[in-house]
Amino acid sequence: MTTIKDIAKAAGVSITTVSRALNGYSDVNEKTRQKIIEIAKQLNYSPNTLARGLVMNKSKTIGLLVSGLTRESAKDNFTFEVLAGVNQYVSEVDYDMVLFSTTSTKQREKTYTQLCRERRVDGAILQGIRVDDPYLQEVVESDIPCVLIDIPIKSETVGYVTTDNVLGAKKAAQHLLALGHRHIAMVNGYEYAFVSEQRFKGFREALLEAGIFLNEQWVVNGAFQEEKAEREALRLLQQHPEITAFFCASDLMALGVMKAAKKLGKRIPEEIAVIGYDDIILASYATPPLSTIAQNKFAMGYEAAKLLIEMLEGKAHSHVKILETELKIRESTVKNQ
Amino acid sequence: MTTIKDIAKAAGVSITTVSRALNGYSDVNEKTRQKIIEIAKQLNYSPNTLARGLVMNKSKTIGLLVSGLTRESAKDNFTFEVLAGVNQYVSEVDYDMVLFSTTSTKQREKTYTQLCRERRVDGAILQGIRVDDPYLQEVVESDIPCVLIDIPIKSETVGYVTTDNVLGAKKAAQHLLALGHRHIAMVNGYEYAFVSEQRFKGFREALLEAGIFLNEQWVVNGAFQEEKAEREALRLLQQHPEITAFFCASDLMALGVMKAAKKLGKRIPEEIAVIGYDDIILASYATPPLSTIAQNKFAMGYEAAKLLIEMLEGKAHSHVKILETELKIRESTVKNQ
DNA sequence: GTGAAAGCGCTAACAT
DNA sequence: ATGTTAGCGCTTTCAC
Repeated sequence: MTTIKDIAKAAGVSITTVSRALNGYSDVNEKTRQKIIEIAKQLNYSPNTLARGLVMNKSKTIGLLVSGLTRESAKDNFTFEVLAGVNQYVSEVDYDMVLFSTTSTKQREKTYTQLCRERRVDGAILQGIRVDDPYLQEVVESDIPCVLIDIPIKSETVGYVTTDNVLGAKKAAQHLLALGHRHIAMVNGYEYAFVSEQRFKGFREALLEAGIFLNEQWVVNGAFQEEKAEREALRLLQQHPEITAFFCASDLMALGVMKAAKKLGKRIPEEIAVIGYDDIILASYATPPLSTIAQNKFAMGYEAAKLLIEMLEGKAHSHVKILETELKIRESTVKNQ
Repeated sequence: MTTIKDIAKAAGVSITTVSRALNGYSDVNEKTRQKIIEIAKQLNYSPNTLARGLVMNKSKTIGLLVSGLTRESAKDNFTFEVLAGVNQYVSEVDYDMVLFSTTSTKQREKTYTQLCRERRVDGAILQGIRVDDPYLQEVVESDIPCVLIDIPIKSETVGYVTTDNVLGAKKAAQHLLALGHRHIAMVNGYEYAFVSEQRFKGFREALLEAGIFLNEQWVVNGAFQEEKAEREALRLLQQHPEITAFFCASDLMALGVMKAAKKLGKRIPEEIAVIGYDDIILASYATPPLSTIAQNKFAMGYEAAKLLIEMLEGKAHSHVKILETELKIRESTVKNQ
């Protein structure tokens, strides 16, 4: 493989000149530069980023740390879209992305921090990592610049991007309220998940502002799982037939709730209205199509990458980026829209 | 960041010894090794893979080249599952994966080959690249070890993994035939796509063997797009009302065909049976759930990575891996299964 | 069993 | 405008 040394020899100049010419420095004769570029092309030269990274002490690589990169996670296409967004920005600014996942059987024989340090990534984006992940703390406290998705931690080297979950949930609840629903249940995610907490807050606010009593018994956790949500909804519907609407903290859970309603022979949306959160692909293909609060997952990835690289280059104004959500009204809440 | 030099100093040995100790060479005193390992731990040492890669001339990194890593491609979760499979194997054998995509706006200012050479990836897996992609040829002809997904090219440095598309299509057609269908249409992908060609072949064989006349007019191309397939199916159903079943070369197209049938008020599967190909997530969530030929996309990625790394380490028996498919019977072909 | 020295390909002072 | 030199962190002969 050609090196700048080969080029230098062929051009009859020193390797320094070649380096400078190829890197667009101004202090090199334009004629020499042209000649060098020409020869580089002829010799089919590709710079060795390993060598460059070694000497410059940065790799122009960012790590994307995700957990649960399984077949299962294809259902909610969250991880994938975030990844696509990250990749998009990263390639626009000529960085590369290496993927670290912790699903594997080797199950974290190395910590996130080690992974990052060994590869000498300049920074990392963390997605789908649970707040109680023991290694999250470690990487956040390390000196590796990080951007977290949906985890609100901020420091000198750490930023995050999230959506306005309080407002999103509020919009969902207000939509149901506007449709006349007064007996609204909520299927939330985990107790300790940041987004769950926020979405519950928004839900509560909406009810409060509408002067509706919030029945705590009607708020259950579905662990973001379709089956669990289905079971919980089934129970709820049987015990409390007065419920007419569900707000779910994820679309996958909303699909589970719809299944439960169908099992009980309840028509959607006439007898039970259901609204989800996320706008996964399945939402618009469900029967009936699922109303939801759409998060722009691609944009989340894109903005995370943008924020991280701005941080790396010292031009980040803020370390926090909050994106908007959008209410998508489909037939699971309104007939014949 | 700690280097082996620091460790050497702390341990009072040479850097050579540190290197050997840490890399498990046998010719180092067990006591020295323990001491060195201890110190390395204390100093929170991480090996610099850039430096190592530079001197060893291999990076323990493979590139995953995909095209069309867009929001759109989330629908058919093909890319994502392949990626997950690749990632799984790669992390099992302590390699890393860097993702190169060519969706970006910078639209291939660099060729695949350049991307790979600059990062000094040891090899590459190519997925979703079209056979007529101008840069495919280049990378295949380069000296970079490659494994292609669903493109049958084989050489000293190139291998591929695919599924048995002829057999898969045959199984689909035979399923329809067994149900009594005699007027079967096919919605294929592109004219020049390898898999399309194979799937058509299998379809034709099944009909031939059953002694059924293959009406070429009933075979159309849907470009693997839902909308295009819908339009084509609509036209076909209007012009040839005798058609009772569709075999589609992708699930996404099958969903389009189902839409067309519904538009014409035809009941599925009673009046029109539809079977797809791929088994994307949407298939099982469609109404009615879509029968299909399932490809194990995760396994394709996993096997591709395995093949590539075996090739890199000179222990690949064959450069070709053909996976099996599975007929999944759902309600789009059979009621009340 | 251990160390000295060379070198991977590149950038960056520091000359000239 | 160009060249000389040192060095990034590591592995690997080759001595001892």
